[in-house]
Amino acid sequence: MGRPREFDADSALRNAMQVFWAKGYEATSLCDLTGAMGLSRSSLYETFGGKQDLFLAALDQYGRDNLDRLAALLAAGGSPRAAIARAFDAVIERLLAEPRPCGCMIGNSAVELAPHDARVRDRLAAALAGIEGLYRDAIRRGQAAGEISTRHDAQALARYLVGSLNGLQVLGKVNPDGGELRQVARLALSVLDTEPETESQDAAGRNPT
Amino acid sequence: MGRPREFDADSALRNAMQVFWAKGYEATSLCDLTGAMGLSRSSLYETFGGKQDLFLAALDQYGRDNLDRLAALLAAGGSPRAAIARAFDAVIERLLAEPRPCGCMIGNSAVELAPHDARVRDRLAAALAGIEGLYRDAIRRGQAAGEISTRHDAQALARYLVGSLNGLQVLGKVNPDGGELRQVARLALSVLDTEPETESQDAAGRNPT
DNA sequence: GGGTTTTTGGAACGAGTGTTCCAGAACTCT
DNA sequence: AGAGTTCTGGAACACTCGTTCCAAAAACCC
Repeated sequence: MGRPREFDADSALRNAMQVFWAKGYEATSLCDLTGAMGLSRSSLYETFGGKQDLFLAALDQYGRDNLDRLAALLAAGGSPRAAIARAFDAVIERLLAEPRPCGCMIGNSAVELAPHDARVRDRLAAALAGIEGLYRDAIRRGQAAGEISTRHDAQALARYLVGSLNGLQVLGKVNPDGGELRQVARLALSVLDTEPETESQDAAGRNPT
Repeated sequence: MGRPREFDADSALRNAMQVFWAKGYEATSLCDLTGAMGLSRSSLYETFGGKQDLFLAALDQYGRDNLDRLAALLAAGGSPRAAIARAFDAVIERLLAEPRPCGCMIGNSAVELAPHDARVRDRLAAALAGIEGLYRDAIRRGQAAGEISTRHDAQALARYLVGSLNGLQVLGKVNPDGGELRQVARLALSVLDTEPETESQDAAGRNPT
């Protein structure tokens, strides 16, 4: 058996995930990682096998956490259309919770690494497909209930929503303005509706912060 | 006067822009830059003053180029609604032109640097505002012509379109599938319409290419 | 408790980073 | 042509990077 570890591998991985999430892959140094994870270089290499492997593990961890949270949000009872809107709200809230939002680790990794790293790209494609699937199912439920338009294919609508979420994060990184982001989200979600909204044009300004 | 430069500063800057655009800031080394620009380290420092300054100059160059191209596209005669659709198409075409799309330098920089660098953030905010303004004006023209819905404020719609474009690039980086991207774009643009589309659900599959 | 196994801290490594510097080359002006 | 000015190539800088290595430490098994 030998000497037991002085750290918890799971929480260490989560801490690594936070650092990669906030700083990106290239800008994260081994010192950043060992500092945040609370272990030494040798333990990091023994347990996780280098920076690349650690990043992939962190990305997987993020994907699982993210998917679980979204599934819980979308599975909540009541209207699927309202649940989707709540999921968008949750993303915006999380974005605004930090003074300098670091967005979504999947989107960040897509921008930074997807063009150059096939392994990362595959994982990102799988992660996006998972999210898309959850939205697709929610959309189908909403279509069956008659509260989401059947003009468009559920899968296509889901892919569109995933794209909208990624766009929202980019906007939020440059200009973390809650009112504007909520307005953009509302417009994005209006594609789901069976008939035009009845709100007036200046509705956005009325939103409390 | 002294010895004249052996390189053209403008084209050197454009080459630097390409490298930063494709690889991002952190992943670009001085060797990458001097190689692509065709000058030595000392000339680079003498002319552009270091990696950061060079990046900011390249970002400005990209912003100008991008805005000019978009203005030309949107100013083309005919229907503003169709011009906006063509602008979206152009983005997708440019994305698909490369085997591994590097997206939009503004969006890339937003994801990689906006959270940590205020100077970059300010420039990105200005660049996004410029693009948004062009779309807003086109939307206003379309609204006046009665081919774009007046349910929503033109500025809000423009911001939403900018967000959609950024989302499109993220999707394209992970999965550069022309059919899917065009379908997402079509859904995004449907928010502009005065009445629901008449196309059938499976219209996306019919697109050539 | 001795022997075995595993982890730990920290030093050391080579490679690569962005930046600086300077002697020589290449040009203009008088 | 000579003096003055600017640009060029390349060496050298100090630093950080990710990675490796090893002796000491700390646990478990018999």
